[in-house]
Amino acid sequence: MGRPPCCDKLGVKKGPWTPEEDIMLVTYVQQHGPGNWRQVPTNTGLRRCSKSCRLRWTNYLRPGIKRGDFTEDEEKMIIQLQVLLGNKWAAIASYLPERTDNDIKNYWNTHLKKKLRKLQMGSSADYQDQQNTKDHRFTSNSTSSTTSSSSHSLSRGQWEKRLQTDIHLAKQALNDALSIDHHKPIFLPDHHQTTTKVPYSPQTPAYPSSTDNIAKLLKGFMKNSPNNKTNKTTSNSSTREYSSDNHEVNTNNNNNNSLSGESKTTTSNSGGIDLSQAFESLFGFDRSFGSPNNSDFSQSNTSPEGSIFQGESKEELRFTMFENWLLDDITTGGGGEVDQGKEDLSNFSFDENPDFFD
DNA sequence: AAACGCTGCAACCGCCGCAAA
DNA sequence: GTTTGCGGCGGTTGCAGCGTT
Repeated sequence: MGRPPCCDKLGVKKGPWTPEEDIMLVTYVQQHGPGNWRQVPTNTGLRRCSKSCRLRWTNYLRPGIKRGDFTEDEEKMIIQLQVLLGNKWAAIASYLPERTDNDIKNYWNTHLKKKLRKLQMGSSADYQDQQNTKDHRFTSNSTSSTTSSSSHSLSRGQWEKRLQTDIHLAKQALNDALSIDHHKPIFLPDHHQTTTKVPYSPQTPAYPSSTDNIAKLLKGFMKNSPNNKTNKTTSNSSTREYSSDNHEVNTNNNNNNSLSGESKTTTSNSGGIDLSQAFESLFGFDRSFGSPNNSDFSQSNTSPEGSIFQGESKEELRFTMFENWLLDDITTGGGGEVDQGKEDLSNFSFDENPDFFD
């Protein structure tokens, strides 16, 4: 059944991406915008399948991706959203625009599951049970869910849509309530914005801050390069550095030093081509690029992805309020002054609404 | 120092939904 | 109405790095 995988073609490269490939991909996306992934390998000369290109972009190179450890707030939010949405990682990720669905999924599988299991050990078994049931809410009807789902008249797709509509309405209500400037578009999660096709304007450098991500990659690559074995740092750790850079950025306006410092180090250590320098000259990005609140994002207005960061402070405020609501729900059970949208969501419980599916 | 097991993450695989032909 | 193909998503795997023995 189904079509053969698109990557079965001969000569298609698999495995980890090299910085050179990343640069090729980012260059292309900068010029043409994301999308039309099928053309990417052809037009760039990359020996990768289109899916791989898209994945690399969305999970790694896309501007505005925050890497590294999850904050406690993010963690709580993921847990809360997972309870609400199940394993709909893309949907969850849409509430955490700086995180990719893959990251969240990985974090859930590697950290949160364990954490919740530990919680279970410590007398909160009920919660974990809930997690488990909800974990399997969307999976192919296994055991008990098979019997129960057969009694539900709504198909999986139907009730998911219904759920998403509910959430969307609640979100809209929440946004309306929180919206100060109604001339501004309602903040919608990344997901909603990227699925809306916005004409790409090649005149504007729409994805400058992907340079940020690449530069970090280069850092890791340099450290890992065979010529540089003494500095045994993984790409993971380099991305962690990136994360901490991000967090420190407000207190350290010279965050670009972290890169230039790295560049110096890598230049002197690698002895070969300084890729980060080559990269820098290729894109001519300004040296303050290490900052998440630098002009990179504000330049991205024309891009659907960059637009997430448009007017970031205000939207961030709204997001924080939404986040607070989510977190409040964990700690307080959703009390206090809530608007209709909030109420709808915070009071919703699958357990208390068994007829939701009917 | 070597061997082994564990962990975390990047990437792949296969399926699905949707739109165009 | 059917077929085709692309983009997107969630589950899973492979592997490098790390900690322990």
